[in-house]
Amino acid sequence: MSPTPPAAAPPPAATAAPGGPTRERILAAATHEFAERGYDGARIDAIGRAAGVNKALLYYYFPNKGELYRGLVLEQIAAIGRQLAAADEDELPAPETLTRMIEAIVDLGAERPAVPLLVLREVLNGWGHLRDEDFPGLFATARPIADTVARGVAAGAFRPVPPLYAHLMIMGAMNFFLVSAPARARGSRLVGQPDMDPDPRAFARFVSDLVTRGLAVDPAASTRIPHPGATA
Amino acid sequence: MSPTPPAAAPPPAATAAPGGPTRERILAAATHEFAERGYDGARIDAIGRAAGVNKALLYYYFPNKGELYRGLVLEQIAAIGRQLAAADEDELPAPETLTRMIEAIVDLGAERPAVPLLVLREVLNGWGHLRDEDFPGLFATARPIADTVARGVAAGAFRPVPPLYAHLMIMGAMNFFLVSAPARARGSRLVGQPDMDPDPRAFARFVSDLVTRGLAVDPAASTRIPHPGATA
DNA sequence: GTCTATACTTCGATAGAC
DNA sequence: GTCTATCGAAGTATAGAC
Repeated sequence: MSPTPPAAAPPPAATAAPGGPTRERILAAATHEFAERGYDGARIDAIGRAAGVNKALLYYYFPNKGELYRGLVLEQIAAIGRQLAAADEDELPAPETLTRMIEAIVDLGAERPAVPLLVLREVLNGWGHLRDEDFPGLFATARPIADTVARGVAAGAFRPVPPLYAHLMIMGAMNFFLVSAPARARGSRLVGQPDMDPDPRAFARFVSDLVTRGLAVDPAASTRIPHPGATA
Repeated sequence: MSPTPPAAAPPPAATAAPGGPTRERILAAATHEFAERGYDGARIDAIGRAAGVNKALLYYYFPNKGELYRGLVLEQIAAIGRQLAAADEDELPAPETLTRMIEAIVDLGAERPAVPLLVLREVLNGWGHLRDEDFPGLFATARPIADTVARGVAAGAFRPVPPLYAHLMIMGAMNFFLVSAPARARGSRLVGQPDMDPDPRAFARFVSDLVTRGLAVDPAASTRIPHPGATA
């Protein structure tokens, strides 16, 4: 507020558009573009334009399209790992933890819509844009759900199912739900069914109910977990 | 076998490669290429080469890349509708029908590996390559599972859940499983975990168990459905 | 750090002979 | 119906000035 020159502020380049340092703006624009159009559909030019710079500057910060893509995919996927791990902080019983993880997935989808898109696109691609050394990191992301299911099985709360199956089912269902919103929107608009775009939290509740009930050893033992904010 | 000239045989063009009439070969090659690489990643040239023809001939049969793609996507998606409808032929109770539909999905995935890939890619794209008039056909595909769940709810066999949710969950889980096989294969190869590539039928069994148990009104009422060929 | 201008390549699509 | 040859647009990447 005072005329005092800011001491440690970054170089206030006259051209610098709002939204942070150039590199970050490029990264954000690229994340959006790649998520929306896929690797092959994304255009370097469009990324530059969205970031308020031109191609040449983009190549000043990143070696090429592939490395730009790879870097941001790894970053976004790491976010899933953090989110999932955070859902297990309290070390609650397996069913509650699973419920939290499923909620964490839709929350992340709301915060970072690019994540499920990038994940699904890259899975379709067989992780074709990642290097071998990236895989240990990927696996860290796959573990939380599987580990939680395994814990539930060990504790006698869940039937003895392969934890990987549960992981695939949950990730598949949640990611599909998250990425299909635009497709469903167009569909319902064209057929006039307003029902087609459920609230993500409602869908998360449906899935966690289904999973905890479906995994319970004795179905009767599946104690209803009160959802925060549930009125009934 | 005899020197008698074949009467109604199609013109035995000397260049005709094995595998059926040219148009069909192009369609098959295109289906594979588009499924594998996506619309933007697919190359007209590669399709031609795989079909044993050249670009020019491809454009003799199809007006352009977009229409070639659109036509084959609609055809493959229609196959899901047929497969799902066939699973309801016997009009069994809802849980059994659902189980059959889930099996039908993995069976179709084995017969036509392109189907789940094309569906998922197109959903990610918001059906961006289809026209408005294609949507009634799309919806026919979405109905069987939802209708079956609705029937189960009406019959008192299932809890009152939104049928759409169940449809999304099942399609998401199954498609994700089917398309992630290569990704999982690479992952497990790099980490040395052999567990990662479960048999599709086993996964289908897991999902249908989970769904029928999870949907049952009174958990105890969820009668175990004997799977054909199950030993125990 | 940021821009303009451009080199090089690939790709979808067409012309025209056979 | 099928091919060879090629056009023109678009795309990634770079050179070089400021």
